[in-house]
Amino acid sequence: MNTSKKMETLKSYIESKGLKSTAQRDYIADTFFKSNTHISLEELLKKVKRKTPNIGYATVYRTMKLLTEGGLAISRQFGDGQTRYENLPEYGHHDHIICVKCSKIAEFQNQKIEELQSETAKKLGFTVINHKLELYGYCSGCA
Amino acid sequence: MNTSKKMETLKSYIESKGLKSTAQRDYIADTFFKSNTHISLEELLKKVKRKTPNIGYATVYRTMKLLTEGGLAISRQFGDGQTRYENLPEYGHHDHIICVKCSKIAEFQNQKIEELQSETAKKLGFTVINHKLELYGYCSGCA
DNA sequence: TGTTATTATGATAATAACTTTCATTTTCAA
DNA sequence: TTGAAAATGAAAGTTATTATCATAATAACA
Repeated sequence: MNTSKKMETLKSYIESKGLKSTAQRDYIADTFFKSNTHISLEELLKKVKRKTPNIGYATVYRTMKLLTEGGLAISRQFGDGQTRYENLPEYGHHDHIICVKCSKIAEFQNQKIEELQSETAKKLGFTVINHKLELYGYCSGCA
Repeated sequence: MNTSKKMETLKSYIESKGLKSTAQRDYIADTFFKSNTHISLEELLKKVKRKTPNIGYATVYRTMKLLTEGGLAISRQFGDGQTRYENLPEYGHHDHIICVKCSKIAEFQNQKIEELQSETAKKLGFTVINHKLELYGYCSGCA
């Protein structure tokens, strides 16, 4: 999903919840949608403050909570003590492979793995709606 | 790996690091090894205090840190704001499927998925040493 | 276009989990 | 046994997250 489509989706979500639209929230969301990293609140706040220095941490926090609830962001914990937010990808789903030495994060997709997951879940009586797959290892530079 | 084997491994690890063995640490480790849940520090402390009420949070914390460093425990974050510790399984590796409604956690193994992971990683120049796979969905009771 | 009820904001305080500090106790090699 | 080094427990310090509250902004409607 691209950025403008995400902004539209957000607008619908806000309307459906009876909330009000604000410039701050729009700008935070837009900034997040345009970031391509696994961004933390602190990092996002920093980005946002470049153009609008008077925006507060709490507003960024609440916006990301809203986006997460609305399915436009995915909150994740990679183990560094901070919650990081992931953007919905343009197309399809991806997983992560993380270097335990230099913390480099690469992304990948594998349709076959996804199929096997659904199958396995079904056997256990579960219906899968989402998943997280993280591989940990050494990247080419750190091997 | 069974509990007594784990205690032995711990002993070797402690020796190799030039540390000293203590009754508290042994008891905490043993209690952890015998727990079969994804236990938090608070929960483990509670268990431990039943027999040895004067043990402190910090000691449990330090023991779990040690076990994690020694590869005898795996620290995980399922998103409830607490670090949880997982026991090494008796045999092989397992993954998790978590019900988003009732938080029930089931475990599963799938050799084929593991193979595909290694393959995929290799293509990206990574060598996998560990992984986390979590499926989220509805269990049979919550569907 | 005002009015007004409701929501949002930003600053700050509170919370919760994790980590460190420090005085004291315990361990263990010589 | 003794003494250097490590461990413990209580408490204090950190850090990220969440809540509070006074004020400002929004939007439905007369």
